[in-house]
Amino acid sequence: MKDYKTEKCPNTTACPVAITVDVIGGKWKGKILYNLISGPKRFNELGRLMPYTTKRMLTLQLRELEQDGIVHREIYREIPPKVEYSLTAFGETLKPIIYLMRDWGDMYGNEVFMNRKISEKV
Amino acid sequence: MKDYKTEKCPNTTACPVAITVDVIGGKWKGKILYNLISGPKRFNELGRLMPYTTKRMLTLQLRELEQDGIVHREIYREIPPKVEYSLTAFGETLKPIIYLMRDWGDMYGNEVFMNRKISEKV
DNA sequence: CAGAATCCAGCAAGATACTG
DNA sequence: CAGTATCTTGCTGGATTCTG
Repeated sequence: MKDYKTEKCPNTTACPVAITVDVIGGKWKGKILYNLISGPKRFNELGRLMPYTTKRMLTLQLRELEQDGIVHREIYREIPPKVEYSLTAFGETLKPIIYLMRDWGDMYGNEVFMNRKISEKV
Repeated sequence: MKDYKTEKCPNTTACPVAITVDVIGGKWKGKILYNLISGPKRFNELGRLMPYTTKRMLTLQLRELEQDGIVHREIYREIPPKVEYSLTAFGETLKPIIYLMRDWGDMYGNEVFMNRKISEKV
């Protein structure tokens, strides 16, 4: 017998929380969004703010945010090239969530790490 | 020459938003948390509420939430077995975020899907 | 009922090199 | 500067089978 249904279906269907997680839950998206809240940033500027993210991953995650309408990509045709990323008006609607997530991480991040340490040595 | 730094380092370090994403950003965690807000749920009960999640994944994600101290697992020694999952007091601190994410998904989910449709046919 | 164990395909993501 | 292209690997997660 089968386990649960296995036909294809986006896990986001019919769950508003899952949709939001899908938009901001990418591996580096939280950090990208957080960094863009304080204003537009150039590509390498973001890279410097996220020293453990490769250019490849930064590009991929930015493209996804762009496709979701969260981030705007402004290309300045200069030499050397200049590209600026910023939150769209739509992206700005995520601000309250980002701020709340920042506050939660500030407040409870250590507790999470402690909990992980504890269950590590079990 | 090297790209960016590649030494091992949790992407969560020094970014409170990334920490929070790490806790609630798992593939099915949003939905699990959302379903637990309305009260404790048994394992198969959760399974029924999340028809596209296999038992395996449900177990794995619940274990992670448990290790982070977000979810409590109560075992009733009966036959047939009964196990109830609920939010811990610590997990409850996530409620405001979950609610905000639910509201955002309710309000803007369709816009996200539309944006994805559009950029699909480019 | 609530899982655990095993197997395996596929994708995510790192390393590296190249470019307009 | 801001990427792209390619190769490669390791982990994610699905399918299936078994159990107290």
